[in-house]
Amino acid sequence: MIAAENAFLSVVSAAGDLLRGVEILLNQHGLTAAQYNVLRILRGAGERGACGREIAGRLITVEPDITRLLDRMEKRGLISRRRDAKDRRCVTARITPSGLETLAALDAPVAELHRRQFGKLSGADLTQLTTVLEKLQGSVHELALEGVRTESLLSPGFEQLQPK
Amino acid sequence: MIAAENAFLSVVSAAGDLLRGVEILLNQHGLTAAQYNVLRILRGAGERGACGREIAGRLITVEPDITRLLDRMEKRGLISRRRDAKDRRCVTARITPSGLETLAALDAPVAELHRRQFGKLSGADLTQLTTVLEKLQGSVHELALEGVRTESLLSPGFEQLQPK
DNA sequence: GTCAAACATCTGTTATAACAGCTACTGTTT
DNA sequence: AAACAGTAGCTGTTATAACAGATGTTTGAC
Repeated sequence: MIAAENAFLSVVSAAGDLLRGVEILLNQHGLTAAQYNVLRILRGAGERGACGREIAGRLITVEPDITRLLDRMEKRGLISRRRDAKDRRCVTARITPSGLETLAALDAPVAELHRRQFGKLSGADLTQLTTVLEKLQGSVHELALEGVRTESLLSPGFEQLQPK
Repeated sequence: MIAAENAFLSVVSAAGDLLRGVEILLNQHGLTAAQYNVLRILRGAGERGACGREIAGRLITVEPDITRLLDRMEKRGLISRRRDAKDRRCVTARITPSGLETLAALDAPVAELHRRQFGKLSGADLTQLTTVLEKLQGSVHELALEGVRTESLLSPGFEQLQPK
């Protein structure tokens, strides 16, 4: 079924192009995409804040090293962190006024960029696109669940091919 | 226009999920996604081979450091390189028998994975998806052309925010 | 032929991603 | 309460990505 491979390439390369545009914009403001997404999550969380695991769970991209990502953001003054009093394992992160300011300066440009990126598509196109993609995600997420098994079954032999 | 932002998130997160699955599979065979794509390009190029720029141009992901990517692949014996006789600036890369073997072992699993990832989608869904995404790419690529200008216009101020 | 500009690649450096092991804390079981 | 598994985060290491500058090569203008 070659159609699936075509669709795969379409989705992946479209996403790459979309992301590239946004990243150029974000870099001009001194942010990486991951940092921008963390800031948006923390703005959404408000005064309550969010711990590392919570942030990781809400990110669309997988980020395996939240600790040092937040380290860098704290050093720049975009967020603040404090160990949670109730559950002392957790470190609650909150967005700072400086972080809010940085985000606010980006809201209009990012929205405008998205508007232009999707400018050629009609409203019907957009709903079609998101509908099909939702169906796709359902299918892919089921795979991810089996994936845990699959991975451990197929992993022997890996060490032979991957040089240390 | 909030619909554009929703569509953006759909495309990006779907692509992330799709890619993650493929990368797990590739890693089990000791390859990164970039290496796999280079191998497929070189298999397509056949005996003629391709130089670094040519490979970079055909990759769907932007790869700013082709040299060392090819270095690593050559060291593993997946490709061979030789300076081009006609244009001595270029280094022509070719896939080795070992590289062909590695790729051949992946063809069926990758196709099967794609088949499962898109299993829930009908043929109509697939054509709709690729059609809309093609339209999207047209729109985004036009932006990329203006982007060169935009970037240089907006870049002052960047140094203030991005610590050295 | 000579120069300058464009080009393809390489090299050096820094920052970040990816992987694994470790410590501290919580809630549960016994 | 003592042991336990599960969770959250930290730390160390290695590999790779990202950025910038340097080298050798070609091409076209003059």
